[in-house]
Amino acid sequence: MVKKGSTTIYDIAAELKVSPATVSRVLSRSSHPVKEEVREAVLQTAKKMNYIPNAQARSLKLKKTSVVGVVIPSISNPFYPSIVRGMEDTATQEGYFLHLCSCDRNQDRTAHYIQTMLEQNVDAIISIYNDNIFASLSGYVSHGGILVNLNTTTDPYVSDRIYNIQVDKLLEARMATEHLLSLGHKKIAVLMSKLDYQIRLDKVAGICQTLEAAGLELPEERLLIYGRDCQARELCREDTERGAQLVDAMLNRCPEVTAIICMNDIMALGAIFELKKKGYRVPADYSVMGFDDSFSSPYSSPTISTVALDKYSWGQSLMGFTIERIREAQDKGLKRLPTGVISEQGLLEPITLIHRKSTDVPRTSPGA
Amino acid sequence: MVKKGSTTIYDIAAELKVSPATVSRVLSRSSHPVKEEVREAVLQTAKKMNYIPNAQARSLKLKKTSVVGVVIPSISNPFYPSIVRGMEDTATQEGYFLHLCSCDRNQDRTAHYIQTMLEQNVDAIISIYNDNIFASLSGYVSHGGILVNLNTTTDPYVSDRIYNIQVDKLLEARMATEHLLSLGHKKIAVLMSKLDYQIRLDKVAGICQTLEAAGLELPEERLLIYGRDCQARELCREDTERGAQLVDAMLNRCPEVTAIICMNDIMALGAIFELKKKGYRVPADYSVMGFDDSFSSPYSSPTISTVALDKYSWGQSLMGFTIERIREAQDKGLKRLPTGVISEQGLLEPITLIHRKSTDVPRTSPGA
DNA sequence: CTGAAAGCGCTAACAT
DNA sequence: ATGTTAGCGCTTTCAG
Repeated sequence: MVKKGSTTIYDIAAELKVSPATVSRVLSRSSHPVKEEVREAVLQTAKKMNYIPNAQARSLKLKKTSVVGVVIPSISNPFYPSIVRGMEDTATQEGYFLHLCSCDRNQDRTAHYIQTMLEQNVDAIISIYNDNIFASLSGYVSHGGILVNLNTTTDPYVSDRIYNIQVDKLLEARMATEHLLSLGHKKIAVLMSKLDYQIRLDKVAGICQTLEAAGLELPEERLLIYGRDCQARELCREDTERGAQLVDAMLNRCPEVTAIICMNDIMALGAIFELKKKGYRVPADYSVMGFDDSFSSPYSSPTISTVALDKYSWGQSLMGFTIERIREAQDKGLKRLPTGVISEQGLLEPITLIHRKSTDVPRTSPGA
Repeated sequence: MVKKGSTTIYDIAAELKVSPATVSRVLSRSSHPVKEEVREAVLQTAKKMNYIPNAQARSLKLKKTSVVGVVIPSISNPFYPSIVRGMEDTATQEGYFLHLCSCDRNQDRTAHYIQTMLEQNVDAIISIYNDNIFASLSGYVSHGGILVNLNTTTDPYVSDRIYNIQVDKLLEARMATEHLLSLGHKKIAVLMSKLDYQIRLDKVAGICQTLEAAGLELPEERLLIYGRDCQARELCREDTERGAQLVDAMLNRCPEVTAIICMNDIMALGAIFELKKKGYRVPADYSVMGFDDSFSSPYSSPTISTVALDKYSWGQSLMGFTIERIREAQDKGLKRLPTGVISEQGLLEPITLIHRKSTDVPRTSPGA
């Protein structure tokens, strides 16, 4: 950014013998009237002199930056890139920018990133599935920040400028479970990473609910949970590997099961891999399903049944919603949406079930 | 960013009855001497008053923003997320931020993003595999911007502050081809998306070279290219789908082939999917391989042989290199690395071949 | 060791 | 319709 003598509105003003104010008015598309010929002249010399507006100077004056912070577990987790792309596209369209924060759902990382966003004066923060966001937020809210928080929050931190968008993971889990039930499965195992995040707890809860409603249950030994939680870079491969290891455990603990619900498609991929390696057939011996419709799911063997959501559209909607909130706050208290809990309904594309080849009726022979 | 009366160094100065200059000196860790007890007092009241430095004001004064622009085809292309995560991690570590630009390798998008980065005064831009970057760069370089450009450039735009890091795609292609050759394959097909980017051209060139060096060739009908190029959101699935369709074409045009090199693992996944669907076995009937070690490659059926690179490390190195260049430029012309073409050697982790199950010796029966 | 003051580039009152 | 000017929050000469 060495900008040795980059041209400013003063240079243009001098060149044209008008005031900087006039130049500013036309270059910032102010509604203030400017004589048409002057406007033309300004535009022209601006181009001629290769004028580039300075965003920092503008921000300093206007107290807004047009950047929105995006807090996700990790961009290398395959669930997020398409969401971020959706966000990026509508942000760009509306003249906003992304400040990306891969927080690993980690308290310290989150706190650190919030601090930097505070210093950078982001106009808003969008957080996805980060249970730790509120703990780091004390400063942010008091400084007038807007937060759009996507989670399955049951006890949200409510405040002006905080919008909790509640995702119904129970519903997602119910859809998956009902799918298996409708195929005739009665003994279902569940494969999960550590249950230290709300969305995972909710998934398990949803499965239990549905089972119970059908007069069935999820006995302890059929809920298999991987030891510690996963982070950072090769997250995706870790999840897959866990799926494989969890299947091993399952085959020891509860082989009588006929269907397996995995935390996500990535884990399902590993589960299926291991099952096949051990000589079992999917879905003939075991049905397996996941969540999130990972990109390889329609092409794996067998193709993976899943509960899907349109990630790109979610990203777009979330960013669109956020930018509306920013503008609303800048237009100083126009009609204000209710803060607090907001349903995903109507805001995000609905969840759908995709029945592919990894799920079918249960085997009839007992031992698999 | 509503910051109604957020505390500034003036507030702290007033509180302590010292000058703003003194406060600034301690809070910005200036080397300028400040009496120890004053320093303590400042630090303490800064904390007490909940002081947050204002990055825009700082940037305006210092003419640097600590943000680096990252130009990639798309964050939703599974090749990039781990690279970006690597970049993010070292950026964070060094006090820098990312400004993410999914350009779809598109001229207009690229130009637009460069313009916004110019206005935002990013300290540097890292561009990966974007042949169109130079066309949009006229303004950027003249404004003192630093560019770190990763590509297979043969005719780089050379200038002060432009660092062209040359990736040897020919080598990658050679490694893949030699692997197949060493297994005994003589008739090899190549599946590609439209050849309008340098990296793809280089891959094809590398394959041809290696074949010719072995006294073989790549006849026209064995080079299968998908019609138009792919963009944006569901990029990954498109590539897979293309792989499937290209295999169909291949089975018509050159079924005598015994091995297939795909543009990347994503395409290989689709190719294998289609082959199996048609009743062929991989690798018994056709060996298939790809590039880039996509995350599902170790878990697909069969697992996919590939030419791999450590994406996360690449991201880290690239960002590290870039930040060094920024600091160098700010320390005003210290020893300056040669601009122009720089070899990836030593800067990026080396490429390796991963032999998995999708490649084996050629079938002996003729017709597949 | 500390303070006063200029100024980074821009916008928005407030004149005119 | 245009110009003058203050100031956003910070750093940094320059003077003391």
